[in-house]
Amino acid sequence: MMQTAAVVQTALSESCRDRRAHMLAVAEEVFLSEGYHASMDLIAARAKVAKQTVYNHFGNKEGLFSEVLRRIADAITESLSEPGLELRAALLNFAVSLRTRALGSTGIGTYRALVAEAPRFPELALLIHAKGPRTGRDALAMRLGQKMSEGRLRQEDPELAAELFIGMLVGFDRSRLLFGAGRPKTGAAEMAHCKTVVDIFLRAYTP
Amino acid sequence: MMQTAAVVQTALSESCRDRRAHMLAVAEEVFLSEGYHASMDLIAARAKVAKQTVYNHFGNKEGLFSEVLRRIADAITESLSEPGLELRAALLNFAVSLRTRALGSTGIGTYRALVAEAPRFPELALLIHAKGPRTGRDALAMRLGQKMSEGRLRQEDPELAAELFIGMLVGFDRSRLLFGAGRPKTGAAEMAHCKTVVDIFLRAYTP
DNA sequence: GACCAATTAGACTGGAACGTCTAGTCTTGC
DNA sequence: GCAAGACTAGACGTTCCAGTCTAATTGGTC
Repeated sequence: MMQTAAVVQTALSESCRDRRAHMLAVAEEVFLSEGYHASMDLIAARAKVAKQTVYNHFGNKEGLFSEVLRRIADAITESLSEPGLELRAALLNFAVSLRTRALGSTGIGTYRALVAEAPRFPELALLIHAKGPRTGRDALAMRLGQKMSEGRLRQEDPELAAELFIGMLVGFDRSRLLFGAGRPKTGAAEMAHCKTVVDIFLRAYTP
Repeated sequence: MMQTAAVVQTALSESCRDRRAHMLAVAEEVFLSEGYHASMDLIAARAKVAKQTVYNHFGNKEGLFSEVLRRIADAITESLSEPGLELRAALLNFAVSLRTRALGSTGIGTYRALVAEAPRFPELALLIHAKGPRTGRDALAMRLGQKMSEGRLRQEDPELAAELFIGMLVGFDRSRLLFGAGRPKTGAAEMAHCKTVVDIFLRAYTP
C-alpha cells in the first residue's frame, strides 16, 4: 500500500518534474536568445505543450521568467568550487572557468536578457549579480587575501584586486560580444589570453 | 530678394532644426531610461508634439531610434581628443574621462538600451561599438604603442594592453551599475580608483 | 485677404501578445 | 469500467501600441 503510494508519488512527481524541467529548459533557451520579449505562445509551442499548462505551472510570464533566472543563479553558485592549487595555476584555472561561463552563449544571453530587464526585475537582477559576479569576486578575493597574508602577493585590497583581475579577463570581450562585434576566441587564442592576463596580474601584484 | 529668400530659408530650417533637435533630445532621454519599449505616444507627449509630427520627421520608430543612436555615436567621436601629457597624467586623464562617460547615467542607459536591442539593430550596435569602445581603445593603444617604442613601456601588444586597462577601469563597476547593485562612486573614491588602476597598470607594464 | 505648408488632436485600424475559458481527451489508480 | 486530475486545442476578451487618416488650426508668404 504505502509502497505503491510512494512509487506512484515518485512516478507522478518525477513525471511532473520532467515536464516542469522540460518547460523550464525550453523557456530558458527562448528567453536567453530572444529576451523577455519572447511570447508565451512561442515558448509553449517550442515545448510542445499547451499554453494553459505553462500557466498552470508558473502562474504568469513573470513567474516563469523568475523561475528561469533563479535556476540560472543556482547553477552558477553550484559550479564555483575549486581545489587548492599553486597560485599561478589557480589563477589560470579561475580565468579559464570564468571566461567559459561568462562569455559563452548562455552567459552572454543571461547578461543581455537581465540587463535589459533589470529595471523591471530589480530583486532578480540583484540575485543574479550576487550569485554570479559577486560570488566569483568574493571567492577570488579570499584566495588573494590568503596569498597576501602569506607574503606571496602585495598587501592591498583583495576585493579590488579581484575586481581588476575579473575586469581584465572579461571586460572588453564581453562588450564586444554583447554588441555583436566579433566572435568568441577559440581554444589556442583563448588560452593565450588567459595566460597573458594572469602574467600581467602577477607582475603587478608580486611584492 | 535673394537675401530675404536666404533669410527665410535659414529661419525656416533653423526652426525645423530646433523642432527636430528637441524631439531627438526627448526621444534620447526616453529611450535611454525606458529602452526601445517606450511608446511613440509617450515620446510625442513628452516632446509636447503631435504623434504625426514625429512620424513626419523620422518615418517610423526604427528611424527615430536609429537617429538617436547615431547622434550618440557622433557625440562620442567628437569628445575624444586629448593633448600630449606625461604618461601617468595622460593615463589618469583618460581614466577619469572614460569612467565619466561610460559609467554616467547616459553611458549606462545607452549600454542597456543597445545591448538589449543589438540583435534587432546589428548594424547600429556595430556603429556604436566602433565609435565608442573601439575608438577609445584605438586612441589609447596608439599612445601606448608610442611609449612602447620609446622604451618607456614594455614591448607588448598595445591593443591588448589598452583593452586590459579599459577592462580594469570599467569592467566590474559597469556590471554593478547595469544590475542595479550599487551606486556610482563619488568624487574622492572615484579619483582614488582611477589612480589605483593607473598605478597597477604601470607596475605591470614598466620594463 | 488668400494661399500653402507644417502642425495638431484625436479617432481609427491592425496586429501582437497576455491571460482566461471551455470542451474535450488522456492517464492512472482503484 | 470509472472517477479524478492533468493536459490539449483553440477560441476569446482585453490591453497595448505602431502607424494611418481626417478635419481643423496655425504661421508665414505673396
